[in-house]
Amino acid sequence: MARAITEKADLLPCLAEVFRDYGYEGASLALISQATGLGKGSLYHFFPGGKQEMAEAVLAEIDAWFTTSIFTPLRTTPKAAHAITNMFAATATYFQSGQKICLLGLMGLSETRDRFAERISLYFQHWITALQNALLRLGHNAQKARTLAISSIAAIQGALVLARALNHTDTFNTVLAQAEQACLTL
Amino acid sequence: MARAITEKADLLPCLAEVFRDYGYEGASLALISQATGLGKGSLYHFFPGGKQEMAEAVLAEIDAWFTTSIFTPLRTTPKAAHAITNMFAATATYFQSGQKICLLGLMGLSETRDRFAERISLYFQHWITALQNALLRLGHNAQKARTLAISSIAAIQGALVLARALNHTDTFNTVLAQAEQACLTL
DNA sequence: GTTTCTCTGTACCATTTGGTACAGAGTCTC
DNA sequence: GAGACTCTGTACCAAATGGTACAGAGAAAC
Repeated sequence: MARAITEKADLLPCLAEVFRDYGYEGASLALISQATGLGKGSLYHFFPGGKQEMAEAVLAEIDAWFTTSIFTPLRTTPKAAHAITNMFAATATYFQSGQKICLLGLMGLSETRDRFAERISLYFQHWITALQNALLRLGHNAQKARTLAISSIAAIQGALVLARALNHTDTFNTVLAQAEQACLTL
Repeated sequence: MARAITEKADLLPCLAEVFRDYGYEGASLALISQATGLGKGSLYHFFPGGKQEMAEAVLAEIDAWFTTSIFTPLRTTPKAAHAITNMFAATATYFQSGQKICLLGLMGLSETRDRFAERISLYFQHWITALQNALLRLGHNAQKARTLAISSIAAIQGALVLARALNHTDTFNTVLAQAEQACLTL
């Protein structure tokens, strides 16, 4: 049989897209098969655990990407203001100004949450903590840093909801700009 | 056969809960039947259009509730500051400080959006416009009123995502308090 | 009491679901 | 070339899916 020369890693973006578009429940194996171009045989070869394992792999990859591209830079970028500005820019790029949604946010809302509760919770905790750290470095007091960090991540998630609901990317950018300004205002 | 003396209106909260917990796709007729205590026969008697009609009825009821309890008061409460404070309070009560999620926000995220796109979009537009109106009355300029209104609704939606993901109601209240303060600060 | 209308449970339907089994084709190693 | 290993398509499975058909029970109207 013809081989598709597919690396497991190359599959993850495809899988992520399906889960993002249809949710965990709505992403049937038929859809996944169609999106990846792989039959069930191949899918179960790469992911013996089935859909659950596919979703876990996707979430793990997203987590890894955010850790290296968002969370770590927030701590290591020398100038705190730069760190924060970069974070908002990278976030806007990643989510394509709201055209792409946050899979972890989506999964946190529906009953799928229970399946991946730990991973979802940690993702947001890490994000909040990393931003809080940068805000402290910027000069905010502990209380304000924590509140601002939580509000900023909430703003990002809410912006994604609004941008999708209104089908309007400007909304996303407006909210992010406002949140960024709040962070940088001492 | 024994009658359950059920009014169609009494069914909607039950249906809403199922859709909220499992999403549109995940809410199977079996789950709906269990939650409402009605067999398929009764369900299809009340909702000949099936699941789609059930969801539409739920969304319509939510829309009606928000119109009378949130949107209209935002315009008609004499003192703008009171209108805004009341809105945040009513919102927190409705969503039980983040323990209950926003069905329209959830549906906006997954592919279910296409099914109810119009309704979802209008819901958020109405909310934003009503809040914007109150912010104008409070003394914000047009630009600021619009930006603040959008950011506030985003904050609420994001707070719901975070509260669920972190399983922490304090997070919800923190974000809402911050948003309310931003609205009331001229 | 009869008729009518509203409601309800059961049985059924085709389709799709996630998942398994397995033979075989490609590729690599020796 | 033999053998092992990786990958892939097909066929199959039991269970669940949304939806339909329908007989009959309860209550209300006459």
